[in-house]
Amino acid sequence: MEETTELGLVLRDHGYRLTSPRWLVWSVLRAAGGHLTAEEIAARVNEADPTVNISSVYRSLTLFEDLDLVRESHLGIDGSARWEIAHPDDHFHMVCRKCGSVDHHVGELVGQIRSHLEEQHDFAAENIDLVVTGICAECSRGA
Amino acid sequence: MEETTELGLVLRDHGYRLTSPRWLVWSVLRAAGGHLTAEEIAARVNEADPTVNISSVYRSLTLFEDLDLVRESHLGIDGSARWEIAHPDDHFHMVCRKCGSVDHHVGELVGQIRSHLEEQHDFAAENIDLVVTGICAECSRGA
DNA sequence: GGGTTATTGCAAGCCACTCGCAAGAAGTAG
DNA sequence: CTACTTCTTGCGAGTGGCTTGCAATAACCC
Repeated sequence: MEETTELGLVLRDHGYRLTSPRWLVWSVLRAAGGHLTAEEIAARVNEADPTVNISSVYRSLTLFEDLDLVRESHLGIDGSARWEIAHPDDHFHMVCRKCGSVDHHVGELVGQIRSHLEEQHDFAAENIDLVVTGICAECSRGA
Repeated sequence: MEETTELGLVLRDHGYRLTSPRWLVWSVLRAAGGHLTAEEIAARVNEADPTVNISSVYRSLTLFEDLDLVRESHLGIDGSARWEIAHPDDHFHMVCRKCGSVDHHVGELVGQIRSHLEEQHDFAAENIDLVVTGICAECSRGA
């Protein structure tokens, strides 16, 4: 788990400290590999250390976002935000209305959108948040 | 403003009543032509009738959404939701990080995404929520 | 106009999230 | 290893957006 060390370095580089709540939040996100709510993160963090308060989870997430380590997205399922490790690759979310699953897909699509925006709309896109709601292949097969 | 009559018909058709709060919310949305927060809607509604409560605004919006008359979107600027008349056409939002403006653009792009998803991912997209954050042409010109 | 029932205003409540503060720990200097 | 500085934390209270229960009100149908 060398990424943990990397976390320490990034934090140190920016004058922040590597603390156990931060480390726990980070490893939970790494282990999950995608889109958790703050509440879910807090729950998993608390399995390892019940003394960690949810406000520290929120603070860690905000800090990580500032450092571009994680990304927040509103997946429209409910009001609450969801978090994931910031992939360098562009990707988008597919939310199934039936089973509620959230896939994130990496592919050329987001890149295509980006160039389209630049060329046709003169808009320098920094962040492309594509959330698609519908019925996933699994469910449409009549699961 | 014949759309107002249409509103009455749609409501009646589904067993709902055309009331003055509903009518006001609807006309505010029509006049604005895009992406208002509930608070903004309430403020404008209250210019016409100060007795209308914000909870009625919320109830109207939820009802309209059920009837596919309006659409809610989380534009990521802040936590709060924004509302607009439901256009039949596909469109997407461009949020400028600098000046905060929110444009909604109609075009082939969303349609292209839709077919891409269908063909390449076997995903029947019902709702495509594309929110692009970046710097708009205006601001990048150095306004 | 009268009756039925959807709808409203109000106020309280809820939920996700933030903040102030004093106690506690990370990293630093000695 | 100890002392010290300052960043962090846990806690509890607070905020903001939104929802809900309820009695009063007002649409619509006749």
